[in-house]
Order: sequence, then C-alpha cells, then structure tokens
Amino acid sequence: MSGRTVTIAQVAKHAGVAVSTVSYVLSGKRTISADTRRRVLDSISALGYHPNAGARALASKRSNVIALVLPLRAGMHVPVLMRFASAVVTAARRFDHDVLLLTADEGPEGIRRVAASALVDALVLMDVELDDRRVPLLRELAEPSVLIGFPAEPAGLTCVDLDFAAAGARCVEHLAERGHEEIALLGAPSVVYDRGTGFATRTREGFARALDAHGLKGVTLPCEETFDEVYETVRDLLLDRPGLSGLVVHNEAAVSHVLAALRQLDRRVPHDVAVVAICPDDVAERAGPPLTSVLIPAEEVGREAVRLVMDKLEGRAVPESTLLTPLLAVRAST
Amino acid sequence: MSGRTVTIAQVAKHAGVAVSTVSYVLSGKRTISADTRRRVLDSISALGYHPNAGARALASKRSNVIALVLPLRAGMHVPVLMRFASAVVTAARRFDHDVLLLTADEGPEGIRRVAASALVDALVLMDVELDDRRVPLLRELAEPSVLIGFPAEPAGLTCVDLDFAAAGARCVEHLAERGHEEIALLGAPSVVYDRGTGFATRTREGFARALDAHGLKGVTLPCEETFDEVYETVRDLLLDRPGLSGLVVHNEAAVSHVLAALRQLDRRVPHDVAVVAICPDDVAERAGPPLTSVLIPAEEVGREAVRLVMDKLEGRAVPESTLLTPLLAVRAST
DNA sequence: GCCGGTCGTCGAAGCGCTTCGACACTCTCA
DNA sequence: TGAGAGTGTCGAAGCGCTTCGACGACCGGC
Repeated sequence: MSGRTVTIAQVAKHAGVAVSTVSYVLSGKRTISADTRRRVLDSISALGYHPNAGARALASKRSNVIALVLPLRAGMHVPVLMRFASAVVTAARRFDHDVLLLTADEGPEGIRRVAASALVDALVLMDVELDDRRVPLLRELAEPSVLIGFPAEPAGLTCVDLDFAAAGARCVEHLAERGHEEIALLGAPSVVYDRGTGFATRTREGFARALDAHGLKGVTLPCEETFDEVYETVRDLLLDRPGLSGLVVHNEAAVSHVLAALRQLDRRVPHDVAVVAICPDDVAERAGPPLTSVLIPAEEVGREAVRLVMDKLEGRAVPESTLLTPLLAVRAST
Repeated sequence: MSGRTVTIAQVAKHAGVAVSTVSYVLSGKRTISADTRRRVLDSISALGYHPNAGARALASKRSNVIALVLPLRAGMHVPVLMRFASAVVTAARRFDHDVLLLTADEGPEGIRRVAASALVDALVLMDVELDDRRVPLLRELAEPSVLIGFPAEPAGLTCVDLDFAAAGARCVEHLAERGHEEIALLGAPSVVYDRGTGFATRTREGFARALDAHGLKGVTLPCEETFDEVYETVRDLLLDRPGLSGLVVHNEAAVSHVLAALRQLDRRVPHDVAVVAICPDDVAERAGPPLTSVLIPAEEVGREAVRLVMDKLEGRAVPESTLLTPLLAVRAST
C-alpha cells in the first residue's frame, strides 16, 4: 500500500494515538478502551502494518524464534525428520513463533552462536544420540531447550520421544495374541547400534523383555539396507529357525526389501510369516501387502516438543521425560 | 564467561577504543590499523562477544536470515526435500546467513509476514508448481527470491532446477546406446501430472522427444506407489509390449516395487529388462540390483539457489533460469 | 464536595548496533 | 614549508520497538 515499510509511528499518527498505545493494543499488556483499540486495529490493517522483528527483539529481548537443530548424522531417518520439522514449524506458529533451521555442520558452535546473538529464544534438537556432543553445551546455555530423543544422561534436560521400548513390546504382544511362538526383530543397520543410537537400542530391549514376558522364542538382528544384504539375512534367518512365523521390522529403508525377499523365498505374508513394522504410516500403507505397524508419531512428537519449550520459556515447570505411547494399526500383514 | 550478554560497548571499553571502531573491525567497512584490529579481536574473544542479531538487523536493515519455504504439498519427495533444506542451510552459512523454515500451512500470508517484518532478507521456495499461488506475491515483494522448480510463467522470476527434460533424454540415450529398441517411462502418480507439477511433465517431454530423435518405440505411463498397483502396471506393460526391454523409472517411492514386480514376473535385471532410475543416489545404490541412475543433485540445487539469492541481495544481475545438467551413473541394472 | 483509586493514555528513555560527518594525524609534492 | 590528500579513530544520531512512570478523567464513598 504505502511507500515501503510502515512503522508503528505511522500507525499511531493515522489512528491519532501515541506510539505506546499502539504497542499496548498489540501486546495486550495494558487495558485499552474498546473504541481506541478498534481505531488502532483499523489503522493497522489500512496501512498494512507489520511490526519490525529486529526492533521488537531488541526492545523486548525476545526474538520469537526457536531454533530447530538437525541431527548430527542424516542417517536413515530422513522422511521422518521432515515430518518432525514440519510439525515443529506448524506448532511453533501456533505460539506465534518462527523456526530457524540449523544443521550439524557448524557443530555445537552454531548453537552457541544463535543463542548468544539472541537470534533465538529457545532450541529444539532432533534425533539426539546417546552420546551427543551438543548436550553439554545445552546445560550451560541460558536459553531453554528440548531434545527429541534421549542422551545417555538425561538428568536436568527435557526430552521427548516415542516410547520405543513400549513399541517393541507392543509388536511382540500383537504377535503373541495371534498365536505366534517364535519371532524375530530386524532392526537398524549394525552401525546404528554401534554408535549407540537410543531408539534402536530401546526398541530391542523392549522387544526382548516382552519376549520373556510372553514366553516366546526369538532373536533380534541388525539389518542392513541393500536388497542383497536383506535377502541374505532373511534367508539365513528362515533357515536357522524353521519354527519362525513372525517378523518385526524396525527399519524403514529395509521394509520393502524384506517383503520382496519373503516373496522370493516363497513365503506368503501373512500366511507363512506375519510381519509388523515400526515405521511411518505411509510406508506401511504403501507396502505390498499393507503392513500392520506401530507408527512413529512424528507430528505428535514435534508438537509436544514445541509445547514443552514454550512452557519453559514461560517459566513453567515441565517433566524431564515425556514418552509418547505407541499405537498399533492392524493391516493385512498379520 | 562474564555475567550474561556481552555488548559491543563492553568490548570497546575492554579494548580501549570507541564503539564504532569495534563495529568497523567487525564489518571491515573502514580501514582500521592492524594494531587496533588485533586488540579489538582479542577483547572480543576474551569476553566471548556475539553481536546481538536484533540490534544489528534494526540498525543495518539486514537480518542476515533467508527464508526457506517448504512445498505446498509434502508429496512424494520427502527425502530429497530434506537434502535441499540441508544444502540450503549449509550454503547460507557460508554467506554468513541463517535460514528460517516456513511451511505452507500459513499460505502466502506467511511469506508476506516474514518479509514485511524484516525477519528475512530474501526467500528460497522449494518445489514450485506450475500454477503456484505463492508466485504472484513474490512479484510484488521488495525482497529478492529464488524458486526451486519452474512455474508456468517464470518471466521476471529467478528459477533453478535440474534439467528434467535433459534427464529424461539422457536415460533414453543411454538405453539406445545399449541397443534397446522399445522402452517405457514409469513416472509419477497420475495425480502429480494432473496438478501440473513441472518436473514430472518436463521429464516426460524430454523422454518423448529423445525417443523420436533416436527412432525408438516407447510409451510413458504414470505410476502409483503401492506395490499392487505397481505390479499391475508392470505386468500389463510387459504383456502389451513383448518387445520392451528397457524401463526408465522416475518415481522414488515406486523404484523398489518395480524391481520386486520384475522379480516376481521372472524378468531378470538387466538381462531381460534394463532399468534406469531418476532418483537420489542412495536409493539407487540401495536397490537390488544397484540401479543405473540419473541423480537428483539436491545439494547442488540448494547451493545454486543460495548463490543466486545472495547475488540478488548484492544487487548483481542473475539469469532468470538456471538448469543443472543431469549426470548419469552407470550401475548394475543396465 | 473532597479524597483515594482505577482506568486509559501519553511521553520519554532505552535496547545494542551501524553509519555519517568530523577531526587529528601523517604523507606527499610543489 | 604549506596545501592537499589520505588514514585511522571518535562521537552522536538514529533504526523501530517496548516499557516505565506520570498524569488527567472519572468513579464511588463518606
């Protein structure tokens, strides 16, 4: 509308009030008469006013931006990450905040930079590992932070994640209900276990514990991500354990290879082998046949992380640990 | 180190110079003696000074932040998107800029908001569609922008993308060299063509044109993403065209289904049917067998987009259209 | 009819930085 | 030796906003 950037002073003049009055209308921090408020709001939309973010941040010591820090290794998880990211942005907007995207390239120094420069008010870290070198930094930062995933020593931090142990257990339980007596978990590539990624380890533990609890036989195996390796793993597994009739797959990239391998080995799903996956819903639905799955609730995790970080910004107390209950959707594969 | 946020004034005092001198050391906009510069830099690191982003933005009218706008529909492309995003962040950091992540939820209004509030200096839009409702807004914005992908009417805009027409043609060429005489393109799901997504359409055109140029027979088909649908498509295709010996797959999610379907139909790759994919490298490598592919150079596209947007910020002229040459990597499938 | 208490509004003081003009030097060349 | 041209540094004026204290206007209670 007007000749380039509109300032609060122009709005004030247009509405015939003081600058501070406009500010109070916008923030609601003091009572303003209904009449004045209306005039101010009218002027704002007439002029197309948008408060200058820099000025606002400078004066209020709040940038209304949170940092979203990508994982150190891109790993396997890519589509899920994107949904986290998208959920975080959407949730943040609901609290009138924007999201700054940080990669691991810069390392912890990048986190320090955006925090110290007051570019962001708070941080959300995705896909935290057991031994994460970003974690020590977070402890000394004044800005609040929330981790998605759990480091080895989470005391004093705020962490949120799917309850992977419960997810592993839930799959076992489901197969036990269906009468299976010998089952296997195909997990992440072995390198993922080696570097101590929390979610992989915890799924395996939950799986193993539930196996005992239900008196089932079974194994857990790492699982690589090329077709040939998956094929060998599945073939050997079926050879070694003729009684095996159920499979839990916790590896998004391997899911379709596992199914293809079973087809090639002449095992019908679910008739000969029942398959449960732990993966995003769309992957499960797109598979042939559609898979019974425990979905990874990316949206919910992202939303929850933002809620927690906003609570911390407001000075409210939050739980150190938030575990989201896994939900199992039954489809054609069991 | 010191008691909370360090300001430029404290640095100036510590170094025994004026505030403006510190500023000039940092920006390099005026000559400063080597001696003074050293003292200032020492003070900066001694105090752990980080310039306040809000103050800087306010005074300089530059936030040093660019917006990265996610596509309107999450669609199929998720892993590629993440690599774009990551590449954009990394490239932006090289120009001393940060990246603000925007989703489509807010629609064009979100773009207007961050631009008008001076939160960002410039915009990069991912995965632009032929008829993209964000495009008209960009034309009236003062802030420079770069699109990844091409809208129907790109005049006056700055667009960058893989040259998909060339990619389609490159696949044909490769198969022609190998002596194939009848080939097919399995593309995106039909809904993607219906909504006029540029890259799908352009691949198809490039494919068709190259077919003529090399005197080959062939068809192009849309391709859904569940195993059963892919299986039917492939089965019918082989039935209809007994002479067919080459397949181009431009659909990341369908790649492994196509291979599984061929296996089930007893067609060996590459002996009976050669397969070329247009997809990210890791998908091609992970397939069984590893696929000859034209990779989607996500990193390069992201880097190029940032370079262009930085050029525009500096007032340098940039080409309206930047097409990146596709590179074909030969693997076991042809 | 006067006093204390809200309520609604205003003016001004920063927030931490960039940038402009000024100014004291030191060189260089006539 | 003095004018002219650089250098290197400083002080001060904003940038556009929030927030604090101040201050009329109006209320009810005695």
